[in-house]
Amino acid sequence: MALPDAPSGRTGRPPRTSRAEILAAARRILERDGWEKLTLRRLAAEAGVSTMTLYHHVRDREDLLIQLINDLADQLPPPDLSGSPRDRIVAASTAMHDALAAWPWAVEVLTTDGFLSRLGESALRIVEAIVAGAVDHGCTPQQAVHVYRSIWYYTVGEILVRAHSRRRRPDGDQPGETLFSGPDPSLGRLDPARQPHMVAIGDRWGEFAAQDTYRLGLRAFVDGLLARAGSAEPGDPAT
Amino acid sequence: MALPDAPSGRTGRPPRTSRAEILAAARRILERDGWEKLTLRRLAAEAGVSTMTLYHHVRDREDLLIQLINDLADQLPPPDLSGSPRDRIVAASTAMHDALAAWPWAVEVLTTDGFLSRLGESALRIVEAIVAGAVDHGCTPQQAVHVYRSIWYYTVGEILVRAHSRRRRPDGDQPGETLFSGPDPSLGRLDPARQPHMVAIGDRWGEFAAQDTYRLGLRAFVDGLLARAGSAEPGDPAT
DNA sequence: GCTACTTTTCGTACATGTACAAAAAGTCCG
DNA sequence: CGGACTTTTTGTACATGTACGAAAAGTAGC
Repeated sequence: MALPDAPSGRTGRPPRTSRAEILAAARRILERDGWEKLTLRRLAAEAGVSTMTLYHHVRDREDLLIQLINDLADQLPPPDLSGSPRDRIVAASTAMHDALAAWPWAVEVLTTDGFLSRLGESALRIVEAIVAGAVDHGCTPQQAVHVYRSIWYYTVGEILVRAHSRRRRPDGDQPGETLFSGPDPSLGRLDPARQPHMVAIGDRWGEFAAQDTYRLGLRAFVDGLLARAGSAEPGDPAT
Repeated sequence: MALPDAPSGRTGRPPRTSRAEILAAARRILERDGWEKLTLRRLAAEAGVSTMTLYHHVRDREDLLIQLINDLADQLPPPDLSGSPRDRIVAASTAMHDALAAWPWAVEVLTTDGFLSRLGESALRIVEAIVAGAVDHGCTPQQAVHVYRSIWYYTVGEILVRAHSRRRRPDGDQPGETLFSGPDPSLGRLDPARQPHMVAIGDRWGEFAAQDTYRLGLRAFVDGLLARAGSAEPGDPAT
């Protein structure tokens, strides 16, 4: 078993299909049929190959998606490095968010720390921009890592909720959608006696679209994180 | 098709199995065999029922997990409502986070806005506490929703990354784990010329465990969110 | 008890990701 | 050219969630 393309020895049967051809076939499916259709069997058919042959070029489905992400990241414009450190963090995070939001198939694969270690150079530019911004603002290295990780969690959470919600209501981000319009009133209905504040909010729950939530939340988050720059180390028990 | 338990008419074959029995069987599997073993086929066997019979009591697997979450949430202690509004938000969010972190099987199901509409009363107490804290601090209703949603995204992201990462390295949260110790050096290796700040951080990437990251990030986030209380509406393009 | 009708239960089938081991198709040395 | 060896390719099999429709098992009216 191996995942070559960089030939180890030079003996044995030469591969008939390259990793690049498989990725190209995957992109073809993404564009033509949509990401729901990107299954291993269909990909194998598109590449003119047996299903199990795919496993010689990718470790598993997740590996395939990661390679696709790196592929597409190469076509992103590099992050904007002008502006204050704080603005650079915001810009890089937003770029990361927007790219992922455009690749709904990518969300299956984002939720692991190990994913970071497999990013290609283009994607790493964004991580570097965030970390550099934090350091330039005065964060310690530990704090810079903390800034990156926190933003990463927030971004992944927003992306996943958005993509997953869209899967069930494919009409996208309806600004007016209500969080409490679910189909099972018996379980989670609001009671003015028990949830007075939620009731008071009433139908304003869905008042802004997901983008606004992310934009505003990100700025609040970055400000809160940077306010601690240089002071107590993260890990400090003091609040 | 229906999901009764509250009898609609009174004619027809009476059910042999109740929703409660199925949930009980599911909890038995969770405790005895671990959550990886909670499949519909196994659950059906445990409940002494055919697989497809399950679909008369739950809409699908996701519905099953949501009902389990609400079940377990009933046994959580209510959130701590003493302290300042800010402290209440932090306490409620932490309680939510810790509960979800203890239920790795729950993470599959958290990533949709619609999930909120299906929460039972116990789980809603936490949401209400967060919203109430924000309002009491001086947030507008819209801002309070924004506070809740942002914290929700951050929490879900952290939980998902943690659970997913643990699935591949079942040894849990190793404090010393390095983000850049992945198995594919050819893709994502750090280059001092291109990622100087990341390189400078070196092996400090994994210096704190996930809990600390969440704790600290949450406080920074809440502070950043509350700093905007009452001022410009969210949605304001400024900043 | 018999006949409609309703509701619950279940058997079968399909798509999916992937493990395993056998088969196929090359290269290299003599 | 012949055999040994290596690498690639593939066929088969299994567990999973779930759609579909038929079978089973009760109730209500007569």
